[in-house]
Amino acid sequence: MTPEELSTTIARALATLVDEGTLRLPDGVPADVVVERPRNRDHGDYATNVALQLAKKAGVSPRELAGMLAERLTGSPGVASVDIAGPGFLNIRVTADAQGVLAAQVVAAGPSYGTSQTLAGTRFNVEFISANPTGPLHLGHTRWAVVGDAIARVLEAAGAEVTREFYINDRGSQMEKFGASLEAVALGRAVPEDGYHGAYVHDLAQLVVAENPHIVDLPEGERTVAFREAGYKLQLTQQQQQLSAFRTDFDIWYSERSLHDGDRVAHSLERLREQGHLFEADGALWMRTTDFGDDKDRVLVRSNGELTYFASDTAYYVDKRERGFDVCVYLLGADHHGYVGRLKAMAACAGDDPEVNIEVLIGQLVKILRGGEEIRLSKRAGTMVTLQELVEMIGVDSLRYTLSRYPADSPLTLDVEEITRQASDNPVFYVQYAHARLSAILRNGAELGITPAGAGGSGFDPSLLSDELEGELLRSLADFPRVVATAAQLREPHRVARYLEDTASKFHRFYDSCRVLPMGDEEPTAVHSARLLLVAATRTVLANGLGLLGVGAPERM
RNA sequence: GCCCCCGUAGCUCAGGGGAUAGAGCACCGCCCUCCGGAGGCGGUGGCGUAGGUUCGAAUCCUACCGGGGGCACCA
Repeated sequence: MTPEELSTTIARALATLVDEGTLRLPDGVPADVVVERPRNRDHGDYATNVALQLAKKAGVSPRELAGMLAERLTGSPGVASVDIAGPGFLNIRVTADAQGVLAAQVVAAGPSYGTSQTLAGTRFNVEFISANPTGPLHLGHTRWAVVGDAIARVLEAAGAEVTREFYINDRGSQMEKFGASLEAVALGRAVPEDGYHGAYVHDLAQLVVAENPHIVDLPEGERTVAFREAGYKLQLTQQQQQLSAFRTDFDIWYSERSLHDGDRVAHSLERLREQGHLFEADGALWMRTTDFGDDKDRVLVRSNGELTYFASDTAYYVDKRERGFDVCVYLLGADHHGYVGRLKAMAACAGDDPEVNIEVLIGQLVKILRGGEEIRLSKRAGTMVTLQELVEMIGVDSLRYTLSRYPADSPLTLDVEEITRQASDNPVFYVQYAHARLSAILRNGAELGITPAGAGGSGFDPSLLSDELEGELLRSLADFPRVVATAAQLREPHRVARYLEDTASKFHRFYDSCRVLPMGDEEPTAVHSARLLLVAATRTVLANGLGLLGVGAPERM
């Protein structure tokens, strides 16, 4: 009995009451009856507030409606008891066997347990990081790598079709400064004031010269371009390798330059012109984003004929839509939040629905502490801690888990000592340890010749999982699909992490008081194999959940 | 000046209208005869302020106070 099944049962009971004429619901039976897990155990296994919600519409008192429903629900398959509480809550207890069968369902579903079709048929483009290829990836990028990737995974679990995309900002003045900086360093000249300064610039310059010994002999202008291009390739390759090692893989690396090859920009301007939101003023071409709530209109083509960055963004967006994506998700840093309004307005100018086709998620800053002090400076980049340094300091699993257990829109302070500690007070180890322990129990069981019930042909009696702590664990496992679906819907993968911590805790409590394997010479019984099935189910859920965060689920630690 | 985000325990953070607001750190205690003690159990302690909507608000709305960020024919 999952919350979803219970919800359906309640909806059916409501429908019956309506059919009988006992109840009148002008708006019909709600499609989704909310079933929640009460905090307080005295309030049952599950509770619903439908009676409170519908009472006014039905023209009866909440408790009266609750009474009708309770009567109808009592005796339904899987329902052990129904109580009316407070202003009109229905507190429901389910039978042990109805609840226990879930263990078998989870094991049967395996890696697919937790997936759904709630977003099936929708094509998502998730763009994240999109760093300039002019330097190493840093702490900020690291957060988007984790969150963007986890969002993509969770969307896929909800049945969506997802493309992960990295937009390479390989065009424009930053690139010129980058080339000039490399060149200056290689020639022993002073780096331009507004150029790039970190130590990595020196390393890169050296590499460039090592690979192209004759580059320094090129004529003035040509030389800068050659440095820019060589540095770009090296830097991009480094970013790609580091991200791949960080288990963040992109389907598409989209070069801004490629956008300007061919007629894509002109094409997108044409599209916008057709929609009637372009105009010329002061010799420049503008988009009237104020038609859609932006605080000012935006220039696309400057009076000197140059395209603005915003023109690229617009063409890029139009291109994404023409590639067939229904929803374009952008993960941007907090410093770009001023961009949200104009991006949305731009989508509207292109004839799209800004509430549907474009989503801009703003991530807040991360600070990192070590020894109680904020780490600000990086040896390599000069300004910020790099992804590489973070991985070396913290490790991929810990880093990924820690960054994915907080909502991206809340500012965050991490303590290096705390998140690398190999102890239960470190959430990532707490969850991974639970998985390793579950794996160990299954290994030990196999050695004793005990297999999970139902798996090896032995019958599974779900009513044997009747302990209060087994019930708690089962209900937690039953929540998983809903948690994943919600995480996908809200683009909040941190919900998965929090859920895993809670489930791991439920497991440890169960383990502490329910003996799974036979003690000493004890003969294996049906209880042992039933519990072993519950262990297998729990392991499946933890492994699937960790997988959604891109974190490993170790068999041993 | 205008716009956006954030104020929850001493600290770092969860809580997308529901019943007694949670977790980790820190501090004080308790629990191992056998499945991994990398575990379990308990204690101390909190929703910035004032209104409003609601049967019900940490959650939605308004104002104020406090913190952060953004407002280019920059990229």
